[in-house]
Amino acid sequence: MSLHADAPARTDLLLRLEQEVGGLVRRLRRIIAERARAVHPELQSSSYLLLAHVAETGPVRAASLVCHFQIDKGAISRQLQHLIDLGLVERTPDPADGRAHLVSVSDDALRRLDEVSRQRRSFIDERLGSWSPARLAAFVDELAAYNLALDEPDAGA
Amino acid sequence: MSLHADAPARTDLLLRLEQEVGGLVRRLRRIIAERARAVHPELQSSSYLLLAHVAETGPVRAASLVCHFQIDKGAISRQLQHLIDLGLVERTPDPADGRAHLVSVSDDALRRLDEVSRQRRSFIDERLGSWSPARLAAFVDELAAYNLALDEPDAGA
DNA sequence: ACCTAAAGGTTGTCTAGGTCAACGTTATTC
DNA sequence: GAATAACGTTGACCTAGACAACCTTTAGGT
Repeated sequence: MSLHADAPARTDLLLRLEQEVGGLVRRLRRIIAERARAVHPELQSSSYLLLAHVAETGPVRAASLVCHFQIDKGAISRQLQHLIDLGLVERTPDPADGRAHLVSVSDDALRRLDEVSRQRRSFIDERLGSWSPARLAAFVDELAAYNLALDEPDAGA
Repeated sequence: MSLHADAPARTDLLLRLEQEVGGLVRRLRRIIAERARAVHPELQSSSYLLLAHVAETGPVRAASLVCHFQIDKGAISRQLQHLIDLGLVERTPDPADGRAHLVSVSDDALRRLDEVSRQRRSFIDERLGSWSPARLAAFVDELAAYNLALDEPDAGA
């Protein structure tokens, strides 16, 4: 599609963007579900991203998860409960604030996430083997920039 | 993050990819919902993508929508029924196959989609005004390539 | 110190939207 | 002409986010 990379109307681009994102969502839904099951057979897909985030950032309170994932705190609460039920995260009272809790991933979960990390590498080697690391990195950067643009209500111009 | 675009492990890249895609999904969910409402106040977000696709490709049968969107035919059937109830698509028997129907968007829907197209442009001008058309096009191309890679079971390598 | 407001979480209810399976109808194939 | 398969609809079920009500704890104003 880089034939007329010159002056396709931006509206057309955004239409394609919508279509691609739509497709991406549907494909990723399946892939993430697989990966979640690899961590734990009963781990729900949406909770997998939550778990991965907590694993990356360390002990964190639910409120900041709400802020980061921009979904309802009720949903976060239930997903955390689910992760706790599976023994994948632990919740401790926040010493600095009696209302809050800190959640962190269990050693068990860390181990499992490590294994999945290995699977992830083999996956990407299969699917994106022809992408150079630079290309992949550039793509992720653009994705991040795009996300940021969508987030800033008054960005652009 | 292009500081060490040199040799970040691919696993790290894919982890970031997951995070970014997760964020993208959540943001787009909202944006597409807005756009759907702009077409018709009762139009559901998932049906919007369906509608846009039918508008682009012309009369199609449900089975090819199933194939394109890769979701259950039951879900497609219900979404089409929803679009018909709203008067946005029309269903006619397929002259070539008595089992099948052809769906196409109504004139009304085409008009509304046109209006939304205008809104889309103002949206993109606000949010992605600093992106050159070439940059945007390249991003969409990479997204499409990524989608394709995820789709081909034996791609890459 | 006290009362009020606000923030952290949990839970119930509602809805969207997907899967899976069963079914009726029409085509195709042998 | 019967068996098989494809198109589509429908029902039961499930995930998961939105919204609101609620309890607890903290923070602020007086």
